[in-house]
Amino acid sequence: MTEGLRERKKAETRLALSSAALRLAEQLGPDGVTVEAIAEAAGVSPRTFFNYFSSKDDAIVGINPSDPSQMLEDLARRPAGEPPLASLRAATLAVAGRLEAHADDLVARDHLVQRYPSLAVRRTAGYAVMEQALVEEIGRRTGLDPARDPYPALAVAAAIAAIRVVVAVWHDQDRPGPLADALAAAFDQIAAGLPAPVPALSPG
Amino acid sequence: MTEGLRERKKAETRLALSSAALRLAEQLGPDGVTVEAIAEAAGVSPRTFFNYFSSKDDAIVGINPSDPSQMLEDLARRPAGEPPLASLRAATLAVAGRLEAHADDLVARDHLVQRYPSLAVRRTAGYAVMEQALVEEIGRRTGLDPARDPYPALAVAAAIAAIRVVVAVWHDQDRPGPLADALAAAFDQIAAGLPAPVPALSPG
DNA sequence: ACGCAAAGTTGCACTCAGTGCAAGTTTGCT
DNA sequence: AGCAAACTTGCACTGAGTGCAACTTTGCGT
Repeated sequence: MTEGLRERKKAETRLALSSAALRLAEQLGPDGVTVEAIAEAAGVSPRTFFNYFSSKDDAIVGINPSDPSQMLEDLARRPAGEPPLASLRAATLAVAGRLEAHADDLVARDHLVQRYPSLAVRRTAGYAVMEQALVEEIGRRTGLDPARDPYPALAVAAAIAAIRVVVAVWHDQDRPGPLADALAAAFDQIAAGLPAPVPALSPG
Repeated sequence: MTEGLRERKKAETRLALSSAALRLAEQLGPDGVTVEAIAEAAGVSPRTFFNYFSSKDDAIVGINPSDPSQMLEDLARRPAGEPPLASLRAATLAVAGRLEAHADDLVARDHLVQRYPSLAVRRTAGYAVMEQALVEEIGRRTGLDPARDPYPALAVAAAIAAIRVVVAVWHDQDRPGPLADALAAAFDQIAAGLPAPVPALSPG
């Protein structure tokens, strides 16, 4: 078994704390919530809260939308000869699938983060961890030292920006279509060198 | 005059607090420094500290390497017809000049931020503010609504990534040449669609 | 079923960040 | 000199986060 009761209860408590934190923060704003309130809503002591999360904001932002290590695995699975941007594109599309599955949670947290920029800070910390790992993998694949050549970091930054930006727009428009399609379009633009796009459906 | 004595003393106090914070944080780490110690080193009361900075980390990270509003002005000055990426490139090169002037301060803060990732978080918050403003300007210039079309945010993210990444590499290598040259090269890569680069100085 | 050890929870006491308020002090202006 | 605005400061307070030492629960061997 997977440690059974003990492990399951821990997972439950963690989830209870995290969702209580999210719910309360939606109602009262991040500063209107105290750790004491979160702990009470989850049925544990305030002290126990800190056994699960190292800060209040961690609990509100919760688990990262896409686990850093997963995207790294996606990237590592790509064939060695593939151009870096193509590998990143493929890994990103894989992420899109996972994101779409948890879209509702994502939307709630996303709105909260947009309303309270102080939370954005916590969230980007997650991106930074992922970014560092991806940069090293791209460095390995291209034979470039990321500390001496900007290319790996540039490519990864473009990919992460695509996720960040496209997901935000996709939310704003209430998920008009498959997230993967929108991401693919963004990668097309990046691969084309980000040329000025046609303004809109204007001419007539 | 520019408000004379009063304004000057405020600027002095702010600088004294910021540099005391930086110096102490270098020695003891961000968590080893208290606001009380910073205030004492700067010769003011702890309460006064918070009249100048809204958090301890703000004082340590100090003023943003490139004032957000300045880069926005650089961008706004570019001719209207110019392709967005070209405008961003020009604005970025202008930033490079200002950055190079304060290179020493930058290096100190950069090392600190690298050693203590918790500070990175504060620093990116500064980038986020700038990013938002630039995105709106690019949206204006292209006639695209940033909330509906990812292009403006993608282009701006690429530009900011270029600054972030190139400056980091430039520091790591002890400023091998003009920062502007390295940035221009990065923009060349972006405009070319980030193709896989040749591994090194290989061909014969 | 019993008891032991490991893991988890909790209360307590503490440090420190950060805020609001109500003084006091300094500066600029007339 | 005298007034008003700006700035500083002390005080009291809330709340985050940590270390520690009990206490309770769970898992496991006998």
